[in-house]
Amino acid sequence: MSSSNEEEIEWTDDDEEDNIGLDSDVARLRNEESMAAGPSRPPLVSHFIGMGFPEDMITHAIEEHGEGNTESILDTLLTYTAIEKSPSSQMEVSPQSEGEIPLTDEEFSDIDVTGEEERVADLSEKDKRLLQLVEMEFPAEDALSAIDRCGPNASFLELVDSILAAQMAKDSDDFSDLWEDFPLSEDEEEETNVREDKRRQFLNRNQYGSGPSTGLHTSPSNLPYPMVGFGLPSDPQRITHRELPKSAYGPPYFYFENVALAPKGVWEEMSKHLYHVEPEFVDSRYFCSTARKRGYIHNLPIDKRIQLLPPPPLTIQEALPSAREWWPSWDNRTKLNCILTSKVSARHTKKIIEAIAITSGESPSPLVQEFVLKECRRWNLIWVGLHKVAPLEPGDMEVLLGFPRNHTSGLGFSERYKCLGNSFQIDTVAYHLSVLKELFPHGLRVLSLFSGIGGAEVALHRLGIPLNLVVSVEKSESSRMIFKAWWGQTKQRGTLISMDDVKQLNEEKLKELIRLYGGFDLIIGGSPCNNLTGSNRVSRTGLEGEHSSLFYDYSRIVHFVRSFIRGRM
DNA sequence: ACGATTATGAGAGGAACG
DNA sequence: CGTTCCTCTCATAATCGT
Repeated sequence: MSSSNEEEIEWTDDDEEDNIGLDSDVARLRNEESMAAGPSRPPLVSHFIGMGFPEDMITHAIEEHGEGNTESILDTLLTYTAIEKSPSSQMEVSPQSEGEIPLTDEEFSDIDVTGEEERVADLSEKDKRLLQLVEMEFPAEDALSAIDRCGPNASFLELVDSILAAQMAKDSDDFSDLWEDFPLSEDEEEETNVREDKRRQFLNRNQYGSGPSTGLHTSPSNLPYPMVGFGLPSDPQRITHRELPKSAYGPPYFYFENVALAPKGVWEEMSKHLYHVEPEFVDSRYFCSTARKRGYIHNLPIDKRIQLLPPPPLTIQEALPSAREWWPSWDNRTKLNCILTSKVSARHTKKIIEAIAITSGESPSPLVQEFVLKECRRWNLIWVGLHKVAPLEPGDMEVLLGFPRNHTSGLGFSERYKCLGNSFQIDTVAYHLSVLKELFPHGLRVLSLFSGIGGAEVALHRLGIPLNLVVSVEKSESSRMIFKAWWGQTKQRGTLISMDDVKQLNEEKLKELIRLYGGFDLIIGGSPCNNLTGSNRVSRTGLEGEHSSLFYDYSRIVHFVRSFIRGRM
């Protein structure tokens, strides 16, 4: 009966904003195409020199805006001098311009688990490995002997495996309780047989370094590096076995997703409410050409994962050939940052492009390069023309995330950015869900919460898993519309039940659905991250926030459905 | 009224350095 | 060890423009 599904617009009580404030003439600096490049006058130049700007920069700015527009000139100068506040600019840029480490194609395509930031080979390979292992709090002697055992060019995971194998051989259960100092949830009395696979413990090193009870102490590096979860498809040494808490084992399976960089304590709290299953943190940068750091709490088997075929391009330049055409050599990015829900303003983009254009010649000056590169990283810009950058278009976002192009067409631009920024990366999720294909050869009954534009269903469909039943909960009407359109376009034969409020799924409704369809095989959902993500500058209030607290509905439904179904079996 | 546009940093972790 | 700098992040709300 909790049909009070209106918590969306509570702040409409103070909307008497009838300020038709068009009175203020804000029509200043509309368009300054006064390209009358007059002679640079010493008075104006010296005026800015007196303010501390370099002379050549002033000259360029005056040529750009015309000598009359002092306001725009000052604006430009202030923008450029923001670069100089970084004292490392001179040191970092100059060796690059002369030393010139060119980007080879192998660097574009090769994905190394140990991270590509380590290509500087000052230390010997052995020393670097040793340093890494010691930083992960392995005893130095154990690390050394492992390096000796595995040879000079062993992968990082091989070394970890070797060390842990040796440690387990000599019976060490002294570091197995990172996970056990959590208070048990009141509903489950699972014995704390959280004998986690030790390889995973060390992969996700320090994952829960500071327990919730004690104050913080040592380095709370909460997230693993590299953020590859149980391992990549290409890694033969990837982890293929883990031990789940007993209460979490078996179907119906659950698969939960949220942002990896949540406020402190949030992942511990979410794990506590999902059978104490340890999250798997994965950055989609290892599966495609755009980053997406996410945590996944699930009870799926992990031993027979297969990646989606064909695998997507791993670099921007491969994924967006039109961008590669214009990509300058001094932009060394091969991966895009996370696709967010909003994009850069056209005004700011114009300012960046003007900064590039201010240098005549082949390539901009090192200072401008650094400025542009920084802005490109911040706003996830790509090259769309000679000396011209632009934000991603919705169609490119769809492809990068693994959706069919034009998956969200029919919506306005703002809505497309929003729902795409909120969605899964299909290849990453499909890799995890792929184990279901063998387990359910005749198809799945899916309970899909916070479905959005149907990322989970698209992943399952691309895996070739029939969707016999999908009960989908999604608040946004436009997202529901997109999902239903996809459902029809792909000629799904199963049953689709769509609703808008997760509160409607009370025990009675769930019992009815289970009675009708026999049960569910998978309960999947990424609960709202609004109050968790660092992108939120206004209301990053944590798991108890207005939207993100809907996580508790996910865990409530998972617990009820699992206990109810398993009670009938 | 409604979609499009725009301005708005904190926070956490890692790297470099002494 | 601490300090400093650097990097990145499934967004919100006021405003604009039809």
